[in-house]
This record gives sequence, C-alpha cells and structure tokens, in this order.
Amino acid sequence: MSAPPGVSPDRPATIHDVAALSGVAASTVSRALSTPGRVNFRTRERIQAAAAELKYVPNAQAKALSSGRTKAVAVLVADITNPFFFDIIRGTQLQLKAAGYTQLLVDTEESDEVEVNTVEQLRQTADGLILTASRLSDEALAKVSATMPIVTINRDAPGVPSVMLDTPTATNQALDHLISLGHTSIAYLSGPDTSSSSRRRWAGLSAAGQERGVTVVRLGPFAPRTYSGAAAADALVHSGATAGIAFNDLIAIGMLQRLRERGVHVPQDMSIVGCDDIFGADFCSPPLTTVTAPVERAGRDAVTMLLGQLNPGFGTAPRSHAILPTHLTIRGSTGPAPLRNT
Amino acid sequence: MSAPPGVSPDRPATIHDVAALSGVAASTVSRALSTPGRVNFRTRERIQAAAAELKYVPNAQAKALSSGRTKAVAVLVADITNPFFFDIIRGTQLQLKAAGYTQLLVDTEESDEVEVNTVEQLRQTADGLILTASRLSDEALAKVSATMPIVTINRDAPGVPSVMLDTPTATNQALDHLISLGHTSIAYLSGPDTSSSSRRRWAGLSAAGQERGVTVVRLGPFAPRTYSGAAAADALVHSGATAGIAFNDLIAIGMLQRLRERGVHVPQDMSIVGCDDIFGADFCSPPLTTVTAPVERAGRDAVTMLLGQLNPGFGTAPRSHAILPTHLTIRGSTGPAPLRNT
DNA sequence: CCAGAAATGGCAATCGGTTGCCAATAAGTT
DNA sequence: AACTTATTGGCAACCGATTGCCATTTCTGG
Repeated sequence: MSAPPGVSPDRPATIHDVAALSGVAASTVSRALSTPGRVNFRTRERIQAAAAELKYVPNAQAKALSSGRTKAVAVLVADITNPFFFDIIRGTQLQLKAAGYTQLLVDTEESDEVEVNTVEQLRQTADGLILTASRLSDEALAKVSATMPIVTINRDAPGVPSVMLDTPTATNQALDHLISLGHTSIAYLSGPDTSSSSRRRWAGLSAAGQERGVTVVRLGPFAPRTYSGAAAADALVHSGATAGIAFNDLIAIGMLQRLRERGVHVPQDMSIVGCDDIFGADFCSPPLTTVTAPVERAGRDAVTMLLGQLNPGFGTAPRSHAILPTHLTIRGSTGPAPLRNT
Repeated sequence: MSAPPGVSPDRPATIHDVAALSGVAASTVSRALSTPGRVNFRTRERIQAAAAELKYVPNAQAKALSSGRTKAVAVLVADITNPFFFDIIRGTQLQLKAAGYTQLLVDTEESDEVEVNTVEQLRQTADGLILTASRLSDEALAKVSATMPIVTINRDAPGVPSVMLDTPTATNQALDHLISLGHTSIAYLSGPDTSSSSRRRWAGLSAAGQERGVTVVRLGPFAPRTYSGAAAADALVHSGATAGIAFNDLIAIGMLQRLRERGVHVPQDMSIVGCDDIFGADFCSPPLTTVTAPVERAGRDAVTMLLGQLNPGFGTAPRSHAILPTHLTIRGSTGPAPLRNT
C-alpha cells in the first residue's frame, strides 16, 4: 500500500464516501457494518478497509433517526448535589459504557414538574430512562412506563420495573442495635414527605418499635442536606430521645457537627445512625454507624434491567424487580444509652 | 405478565401532524416554532394551538441531523469516582440545563486512549466538549480544538480555551502557612505524572521552597484516591518531613486515616494540607486545612465559554481563558512544627 | 389605481443512515 | 444443459426535521 490518497478532508466521512471508495452502494456499507453476515466476506473486508482509511464514524443522529434507537439512556437524579446519587451515577455510567450506550445526566431538582417535562423531552432522545427516587405518582409512573422503557431506583410502583435498596430491613436492625445498647427512646429524623423510601422506612420503624415496646417518634421532615442536620439535631435533643436514626448520611453528618457545637457528645450523650454509607461516612468524627447500601450496584443493576427491556432475548430473562440487601455498619457514632437519673 | 414494551397506541406527533391539523405546510410549522418573526401572527397562534393539542415535541435527532447542531455538550471526566469531578459536573449540569442543552457524561478512566476515541465518537454527537484534566498532549488538544469547540478545565494548552483553577498560588500560600508555623522540612505528595496540574503545583512549590530556604521534597507519584493515602502517609513519615502538602483532598484524607492508625498525631506530630476542598474536607478528623477552589464555578464558567463559542455574538464577547482564584482554608490538620531534640 | 416592496407560505432538496424489495449472479440438482 | 435455490448487492423509500428558493398575497407610496 502507498500513502493513503483519500485522506480525510475537513468534513467527517459519511457512509457514501466509504461506499464510493470501496465501489459499492451505501446500503451495502451499512449492512457490512451492522449485519456482517449479510455481506460477502471479501466485500466486507474492502469496506472495512475503506472505512478505516477515511476514519469513518457513523453519525449517531442519522442512525437514531432512521433506526429509531438512540443508544442513549437518560439518568434522572433528584439532586446532583447529593453524594448518594454520585454512587448511582457511577454505577450507571460504568454499565452503560460497557454496553456501548451514552449516558444523559439530568438533574430534576427534586421537582415532579421538571421530572415530567424532562421525561416528555427525552421520550425520543433516549431509548430508556432510569429514574432515581422519583417524585412521580404511581399513575404518572405507570403512564411513563407504558410510553417507553424505564427502570426506577428506590421507587416501587405497580407495573414498573424497579431496583430497590432494602433499607427498611437494615433500619430495623439499627433499631435493634440501639435497643440492645439500652436505648428506649429513639427518634426517626425523617426525609421529605414526598420521598417514598422515607415513608417506607418510618412505617417499618414505627411498627418495629411498637413490637419491641420502645418509643419511636418521628421528627421532621428535613431536607436531605447537611445543613438540615442542625435543625434535626436540635429537634432530636429537644425530643428527649437518646438516639436518632436519620433519613440519610447527609443529615446524620450535619447532626454530628451540630451536636459537637452544642457540646453534646456522640456517642456518650447521644447515638446517631445514618443511612446509605456515602463517601465520608467512614471518616467523619466520630465515624458514622450507618446502613450500608450497595448504591453503585443499584445503578448497575438498573442499567442491566433496562438493557434487558431494550434488547429482548439478549441475555438472561429480564427481571423486572430487584431488591438489594443492605446491612448495618457499626462505627463510632452509636454507644450505650446514657444513664438517666430520675 | 406485563405488556410488551414500547407499544403505545398513538405515536408521538410529528411536525407533519401539526401541519395537517393547522392546515399549513410542515415548513411553516417549523418556522412558526423556531423563527417566529417569519410567520404571520394569527397563523402562528393556530400552529401553536395545534402543537399543544397534539403534545408535539420536536424530535431532537431529526433536528440535529438537519440543522447540524445537537444541543448537547459532552463533559469528559477522568474518573467519575473522584468527588472533585462531581463538583464540576454539578456546575456544568446547572449551566447547561439553564441554556437548554443536554449533558452527556463520559468517564475516560484516566486513559488518553479512551479520551481520544471518545472525542472521535462525540464529534458529531455533541456540539462541544468540556475536557476536565485532560491527559492529551498539547498537539492532540490543539487538533481536537480545531475540529470542534472545546473548553478545558485545569489543562492549559496553546490555542485552546481553558478554565484554570489557580491552585499553585494557594499551594504556595500553604507553604508560607507551614513555614510560619515553624516547619522547615516539607514534602509534596504528588499526583499522577500525567497530571499537568500536579506538575505545575510542584514547580511552584519547589521554586518557592528554594526562595524561602526550606527543604521541599517531592514524594510519589500517588494515584488520586483515598487508598493511596496510606502509602503517601508512610512515605511522608519516612521522609522525615514534618508537614505534607497533598496533591488532593482524597490523598490527604487517606493520609489522615493512616496516620491515626500509626499513632501519628495530626497536627501535633505532622501537619497535612490538602487541595480542592471537596465534600468531606470540613468534617473529617481533624478537619482538613486545604486549598479551596471554586470547582463548581469552574464547571459553570467552562460551559459559559463553550456556549459563547457555539453561539457567537450571543452574549458577552467570548473570553477564551479564565483563571479562577483559590484560597487557603485553614482548619485543624495543620499546626506548629514539633520540637526536634537533636 | 398600479407598480414595487414586503410579508407570507409552500415545494422540494437535504442531513446520514436503515431496510424492504427486487435483480443479478453463483451454487447446487437432476 | 436447464432449473431451482441461495447469496449478494443495489434501488429507493423512509425517519423528522431545516432551509433555500420561488410564488402568492398584502401593503405601501406615488
């Protein structure tokens, strides 16, 4: 071979350029590249050589337009500020990339309106959607699910494939842990009322508390941010409880800071349990006892399920529901209940 | 069992449906929606009503194909695992969404090969690129920049628009801070050799150290992860230095953990300075003295600059370089140099 | 009242692929 | 050698918009 004569001009090469260079029709090039069995071996080789020489890269838009599949998946997160979602995004990104899909990242700002608009927009831009902690109603979700393939994470709606982190079970373990440390008055620092996982968790705790004969009160709601921790900590102290289970680690970490400011020692005076085991939970002070959830895994599994919907019969039979186990990780923020005089 | 996915009674409305319903040609609908001045007021109203009734959403792919603009910007990060990049992503997401752009998130896995491939792929999929901490050579970057609009963050190459976080200045402040605390033997725990910001920082520290007559040694390189902190801490102790400036907060936090394990007290026995002021730097133990950089702002500014390139004459004159100031935030991980006997 | 400019809307080509359908060629049968 | 059956490759019709160019219609001024 000599120096390539058909070096790339300033315009990216199209399928027609490749066709011209290899002396076949555009349709043949298309088939050679996407349905290899359909084209003669030698022809295909020639085409591939031509494509390589021209540095041909198929135009994703054109492909999407004619095939109806965009090879893109949108991931909607409620709040990109929240480290919890980082882990999910990490998981989805990994798995999507491995499958050759593009990830569209969207922050819905915890607003169901933004969420619904975005879904509308994305209907034709993405092949599927992953909704994390969706604020949508069951009906709205079902409707979306009928329109296009979706998988939810931490949001269970009838008829909608979902990946759930089984935090209630571990939260109840946390309750038992606290009880075994002698606590009898425990508070749940709840998340937003719109959060279904917060509701589920409270339902579990409340029932378990009654069963075990300890007082469990619900405080809040608190925004799932570090800064809410101050209010949460104050409410907790005021409630008279000796231990608090927070909706998530952000609140818990915020509480830790506030309690220290107020001179309340953790865990001597007060025990704190978080949830999610986010980045930082292990090196805050004291290290946080928390519910460890396989968050990244949830992202990966959601992608796998979605891809299963998208390419039926590809791999294993597509599961439509997954419940990922969680466990309690005991660190330094929980300890024996303080002795009460009186 | 569930119904087969993707089966919806009515397909999304196209521009032709709207045209038919409002009794005009498709081209008129297109104009009414994107070039309002071009169409008569009454006609336009009729069209808009029809579009609303049919819930018409323009197909982004088709739009991209014919107009050549995708309204999407890709953000390449070296490692989605790193909290530093989350702040950038947050910034870009915010700003892109405000401008009606879609964000494509891509993890290049710290590999220049993946980076270059991705860029190739994205050339037609995105209108522009934001490269964070690119591993590419100056030439490669320049070539990419000639092909399509890009903005780099923390990577300065001739002829390529960039947003720089001015960490060297603050790192030198950190050095002064340590010197004023009595430290005379200081180490820089360097990041990957391929990181230009690590190189720049070391150049600055090394020069400043000489100028001020203190010993500054370079240790490493260390991977920019928490787990590298152990090796970094050990190296630091072994070096005999009494203070370390780490390439980033992840390493610094990892060092804090390791030093505690080894019974080295921070800041009594050893002072540690981080860089970036990521999530967690304020609540680790002890809280980390670090270089605070407006990372999210960098993401926003990069988008603004990119958008300026994309839509010339839209807003202000497009700057092509920005240097964002940083400052030293002193917390608990730095203190007076330990007294040396002999 | 009419020429000429401005406003308005439609036709059709185009973007870069995919795919159903058909023709031509190659291979296999009897 | 004639006939059937695979293979293989091309034609052309989409996919859903945008946009240059042209034909009307409406408005304006002389």
